[in-house]
Amino acid sequence: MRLMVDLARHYGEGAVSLHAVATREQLPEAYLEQLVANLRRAGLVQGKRGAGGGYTLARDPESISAGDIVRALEGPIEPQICTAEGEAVVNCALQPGCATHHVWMTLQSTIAKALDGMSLKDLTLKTASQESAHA
Amino acid sequence: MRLMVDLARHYGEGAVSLHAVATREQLPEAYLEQLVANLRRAGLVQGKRGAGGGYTLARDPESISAGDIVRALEGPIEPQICTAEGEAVVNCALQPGCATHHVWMTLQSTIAKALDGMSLKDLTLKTASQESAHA
DNA sequence: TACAATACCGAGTGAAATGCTCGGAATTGC
DNA sequence: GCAATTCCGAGCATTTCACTCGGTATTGTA
Repeated sequence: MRLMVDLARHYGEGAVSLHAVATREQLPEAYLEQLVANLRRAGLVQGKRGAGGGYTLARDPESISAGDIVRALEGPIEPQICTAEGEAVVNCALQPGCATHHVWMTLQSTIAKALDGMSLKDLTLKTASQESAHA
Repeated sequence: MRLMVDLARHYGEGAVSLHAVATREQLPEAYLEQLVANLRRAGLVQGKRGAGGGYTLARDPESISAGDIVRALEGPIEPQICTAEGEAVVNCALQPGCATHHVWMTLQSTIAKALDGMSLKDLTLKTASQESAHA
């Protein structure tokens, strides 16, 4: 997540190396490499090899949501195995008449809506203005 | 969760044994024992020992929410360690100016609101009417 | 053309959480 | 007194998480 916000902050300035991100965000570089691979496979970032290479967002920050990132890194949003996003298949014998199924379905869609409603651009602005709205 | 809905269904009918719940819900009894201990410590259910004993809800089904249950079993709602419910203490050096902090705080409160908005009574009704609103 | 910087790849690891089992002790109704 | 039940603490297999390591491919630059 922080990786992506960092890339968003430098959007339009050419490729950003993981080394730079790791330093700025105080995150282990080897780990970021792991994560960014998934983001690339999901088509959210583009890599450029060689000296002076690095990563850039594949689309502009406004069109990438927190939900996109979460899905790329952790798979479909699913509070329970039986309520995975986009799963039509029923893998739970109790489903018809299972009272709790409703709970997780609601939760899943609530979470998805919340995450999909936040774009990378929103997030860069949130920090730029240093808005400290914590309780 | 299913345990609690089951108890709610039999609210007002006296104590319900775990054995009965386990059979009805097709869940391992030994495991339920484990879970119900937390629910009791959280003051959501009351146990009665001895033959003919069992558990009853400590309050009426309308006043117990899905959120109460989740908190009793899994602790405070926290999508990230740095955004645990009710935690005033900052345990993350990056917090002021961390763009992603906002994401998790929003998510936490969204989830909490959703879960707190569902009462056990709601859930029993949902199943009773056998409303199959799945995609 | 050599070298350094970088992206790419696959496997491995330690700690923690999750869902569950087991054995036994205390309580209570019949 | 016996059977049904709650209570208690420990243990266990699997999975996930955050992270490391060693190596290969590509590319700009001196």
